[in-house]
Amino acid sequence: MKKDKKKDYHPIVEVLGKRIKDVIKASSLVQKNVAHDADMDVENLRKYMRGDQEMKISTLMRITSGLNITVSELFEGIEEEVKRNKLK
Amino acid sequence: MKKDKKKDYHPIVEVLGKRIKDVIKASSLVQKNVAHDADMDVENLRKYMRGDQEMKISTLMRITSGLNITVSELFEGIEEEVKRNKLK
DNA sequence: AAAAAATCGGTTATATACAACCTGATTATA
DNA sequence: TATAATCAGGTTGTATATAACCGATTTTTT
Repeated sequence: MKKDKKKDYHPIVEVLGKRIKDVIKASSLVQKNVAHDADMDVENLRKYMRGDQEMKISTLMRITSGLNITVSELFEGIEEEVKRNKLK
Repeated sequence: MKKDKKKDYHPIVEVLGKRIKDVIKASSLVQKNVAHDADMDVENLRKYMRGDQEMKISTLMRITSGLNITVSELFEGIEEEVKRNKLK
């Protein structure tokens, strides 16, 4: 895979990644444990946090499970945030 | 693609599909319009409703947008529902 | 200062999502 | 009764998610 610029994802990808990062930071969790509980490599979890990769629904479920929160909680108000983000 | 039984998805796929179906049924929306607003083929939307295909996050966003609801709303209490579903 | 965690930026093979189509049957509804 | 909508099941090419790694640097914690 060459170094071809940056993937052009739906803005949700970046916002969601930041939220995951913030949840970990605001908690006592460490990435390593979240990744383990989500049954995933830490480096790959970081790709999601960076917004470098888009996830499937089942991956979302595994991550929220590792974070000990619900999808509903993680996504609360996210549509507005995405909208604000685009206006920037 | 041959007829190889049924894909072995995370249980969320089926539950989510049913919810999408229920939202449409409970509203005045028709599948055709939801699909159009989600910028997607009706037949493919139906695959998600049937639980025949797992979606990415950006697809989820397009569908909730077509349904005029938030992801948070669509997923409210879904973890418990998935759990109940597995016990059946 | 040493150790642990987080960061950044990669690689590869394989599985699968996506989009755009199709046929044909059944069920509403105008 | 038309006709629109829903249903169930396909197909195909292409894009991309996943998993499992790598090395090296920086930041945080102990």
